[in-house]
Amino acid sequence: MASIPTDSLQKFMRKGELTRAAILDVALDLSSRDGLEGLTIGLLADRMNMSKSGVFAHFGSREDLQIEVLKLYHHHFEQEVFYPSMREARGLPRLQSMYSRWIRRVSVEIASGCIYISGAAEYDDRPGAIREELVGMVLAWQDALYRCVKQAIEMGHLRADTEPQQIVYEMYGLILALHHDARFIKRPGSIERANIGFDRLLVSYQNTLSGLSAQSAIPPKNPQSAGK
Amino acid sequence: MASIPTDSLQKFMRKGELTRAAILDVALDLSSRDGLEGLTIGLLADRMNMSKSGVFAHFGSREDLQIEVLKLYHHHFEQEVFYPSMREARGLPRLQSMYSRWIRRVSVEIASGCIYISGAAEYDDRPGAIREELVGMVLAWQDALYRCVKQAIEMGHLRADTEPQQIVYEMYGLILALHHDARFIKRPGSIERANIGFDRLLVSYQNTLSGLSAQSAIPPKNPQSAGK
DNA sequence: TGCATAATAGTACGAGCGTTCGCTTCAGTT
DNA sequence: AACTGAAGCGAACGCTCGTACTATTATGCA
Repeated sequence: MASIPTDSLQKFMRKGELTRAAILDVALDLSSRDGLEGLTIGLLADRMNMSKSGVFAHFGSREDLQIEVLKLYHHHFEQEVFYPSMREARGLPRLQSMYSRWIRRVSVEIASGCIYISGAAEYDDRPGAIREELVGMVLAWQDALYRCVKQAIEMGHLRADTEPQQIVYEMYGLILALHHDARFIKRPGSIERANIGFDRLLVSYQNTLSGLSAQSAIPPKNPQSAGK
Repeated sequence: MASIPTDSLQKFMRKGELTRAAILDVALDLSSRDGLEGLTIGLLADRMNMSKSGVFAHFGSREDLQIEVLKLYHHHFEQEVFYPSMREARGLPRLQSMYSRWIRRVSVEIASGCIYISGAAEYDDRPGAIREELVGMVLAWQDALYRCVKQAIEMGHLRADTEPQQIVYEMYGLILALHHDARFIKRPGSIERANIGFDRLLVSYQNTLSGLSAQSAIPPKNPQSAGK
């Protein structure tokens, strides 16, 4: 029923660990749809064709289960977005890779939902271990973006007076708008708008003075920033 | 306990309508904090020093209550953001008013939460009357922004080739990022970042060719868009 | 003042929640 | 063959939820 985790050799897992991983997979799926707070052990047991107590036994509490789901999501995000991008060249190429992979991930998640985003709304005023964990992960990702922008500035890809946090802020906004418009409003064309916005962001802060930035950078897909 | 609704003359309201309005006020407050889905009749009754059944009797069902809360929020939003802005001159001044009032509103809501935003996350995959209502309201607001941008284009304030929906998309993104960073992450300086982003948005799409746009527009607070 | 009715309280119910507990099943070891 | 420990089941508990009923109190009008 649930897909077998591909990132660990099941040969070396005992039966319990195997089903535990399978439960987590399904739990991640459910949480993506209904939010972490909407994750219920009863429904999870149903989907697993298991008893509630059978599922419960694998985690000490519901909160522990939720945190495990969170960690699993974080792991997926790292694998799909962060690590591949770190193999790109420092500076702008890496930043562009981060954004495009991020977009791609959220695009897929339009059908299921992004836990970072739904979680931010669910736990913005609900203290506890889950919020703690969630904030830590989002901060870690924003920090990775921040460092990447900073490197792009140091390498002369972006203007020296660029405020890195401003770039991170606007990137996050574009992604949030994508999630909002595509998933909630169901308005078509949102992905392209997210790309246009990012292109404009780079054009605005790109270094056009220094010869260091000659390495191609971004093709301006639309007429913009024609100012003065 | 609960504030008396200021927008209707209480002299002409019977007792029932009065407490109903008071209940809705408290319900709006609770929903802002914990989300519409977190709104519970028991807690609401506690805050009102009433019995559950007493509160319940004013609304046919919880869903009706939630929808009434939604309508009340919409009303506030219109009063604080939309209508005052409509008194501004068409085009850019009106658009700027919409944005700054919107920012101001969300800034206040950082302590309590914006129902449009939290609702978008809660009901993006939960069909029903509440989602219907919510989507309608958000669409109405986005449409008001859209029309305003279009007028700004027609009046020559923004470039003729500007895609109005792109502006709306990015404005919404900046607001979502503000809500996210200020309320969830609790990162300081988010409001200024939202303003900087909007300034850059206008600069990018502003008409610098036509003399029609000579009416001052936005003071560029930060060095940006220095391209070509 | 008296009365119709609006407004609120009180109580109960069924469903769903997370959690606990005792029991059964069964693979692996000795 | 006997034992052990992991894995899972089923029933039940205590709680909270929305809702439905009935009774009681308060209000406004003749």
